[in-house]
Amino acid sequence: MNQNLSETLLQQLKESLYTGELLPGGQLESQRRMSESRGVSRSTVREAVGQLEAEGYVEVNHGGKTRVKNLLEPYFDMPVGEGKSLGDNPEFQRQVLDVRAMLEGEAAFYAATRATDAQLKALDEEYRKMQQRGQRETTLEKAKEDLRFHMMIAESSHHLLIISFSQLFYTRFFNAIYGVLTRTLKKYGRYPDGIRSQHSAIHQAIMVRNAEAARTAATEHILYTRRHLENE
Amino acid sequence: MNQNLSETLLQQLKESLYTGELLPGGQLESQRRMSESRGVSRSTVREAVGQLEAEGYVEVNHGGKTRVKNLLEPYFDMPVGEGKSLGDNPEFQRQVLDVRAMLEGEAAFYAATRATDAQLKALDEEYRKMQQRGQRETTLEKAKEDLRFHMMIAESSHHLLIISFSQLFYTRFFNAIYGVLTRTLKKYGRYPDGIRSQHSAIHQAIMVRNAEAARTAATEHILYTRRHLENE
DNA sequence: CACTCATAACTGGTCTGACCAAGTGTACGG
DNA sequence: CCGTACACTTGGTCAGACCAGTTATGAGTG
Repeated sequence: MNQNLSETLLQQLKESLYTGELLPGGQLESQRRMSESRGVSRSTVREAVGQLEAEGYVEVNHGGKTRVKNLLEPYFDMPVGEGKSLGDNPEFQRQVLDVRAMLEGEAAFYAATRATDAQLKALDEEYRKMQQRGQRETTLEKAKEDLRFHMMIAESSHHLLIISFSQLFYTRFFNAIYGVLTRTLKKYGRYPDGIRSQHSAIHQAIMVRNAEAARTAATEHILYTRRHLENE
Repeated sequence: MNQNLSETLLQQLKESLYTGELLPGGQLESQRRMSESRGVSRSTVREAVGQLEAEGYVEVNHGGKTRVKNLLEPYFDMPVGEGKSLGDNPEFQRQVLDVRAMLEGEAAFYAATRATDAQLKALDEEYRKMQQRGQRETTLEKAKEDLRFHMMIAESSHHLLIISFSQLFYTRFFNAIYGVLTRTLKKYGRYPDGIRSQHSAIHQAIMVRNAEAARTAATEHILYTRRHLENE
């Protein structure tokens, strides 16, 4: 189909991006290694990587590594720099939960369909570790753990846009997410029971590759938390 | 200033374009000649010319000459038209549709709940204008119209995150959205029938403030388009 | 004379292997 | 324990060769 070697390689690399094989923030093989592994000369590799860079997919650093850029990052510079007030604002927290519900629902849906066996295995292990750690953790640790779980699901979706958005969203709005947990704990004195079984439901649905169930469970998980904050 | 030789050369070549030294339709020096006249290696020349081609300034022909393209053709390249191939990639177009489905579903949901009466009125007028304009428009006009309609819905959601994301999403990925419409038209020869009735369903659901119906209709609207591209 | 067509002389595409320049990592010395 | 020097890895550039298309040339033919 394509005659150009470099063009062909470029398409292959993009494919790796779209399918989530290469994650935003991750790094490409070095040019020499790629040249060897793909059986083309370094000139050809350079040509392809150069295009990728020109199109904004990756960031090439002389002497350093070539990293995959997050496609949405430049457009995601929310004002209110580290605005603590933003993360503490109840209305904003609700909105963050709304977006989480939609985002994690979709991520779970595609993860159930497209996750590799290795990713399922990793997800399963992470889930078991979560169950074991139990109640001895700090609120902060719980929040991080929760996000790590959901980020793994997002990565398993093999969906470049969902991955990009999830990454930015979780890092940028971690404050708000953490704030939700803090408020919930302050209100009920402990981690709500529902969370545990909801995580289980999500985990289960993805494991058996039931996409619709995964979406429903993930969405419900967030909306459950949202309801806890509703009546204030 | 610039350390990269190839980057410097790229700037020089662009300068030649901007000043009219190189005219559209005209041809560049051959790579070997340019390498000699500029005192850099051919690799460097190739890198620079490759960038020029990637950015759409010139047209490189194997065995033939490298010519300056007419830049007015892609006038519809509304946002910063850098990576053209991004919006043309079918897999990426599918992903954009996925995200649109989720985003517009949520937007419609909240719009149905929270839109002001003034917004409902404006939305209604926009909808009627859409129906009247009918089939006489260009593909580009249709795409813009479609986006304006959905952006109005997003704004009516009164949901900062959804509005923000919609804004950047629609402007940044307009190319891909436009590409979908182009491909659909090429395949079926005309605007699919479903679109009209789907817009009607969304409009109707929001008017009567039926949130769930609005979400379903908006999601289905996008997935309908997505299905049209599925079997290729 | 006009036309055909092989071919020589271009063009861009790829390869090799070398060297330079700029980060990264590590082990050694304080 | 920390900082610094240095070896190693990464990307940037170079040179010269060969392959693969395109185009111009010119001899041969009608």
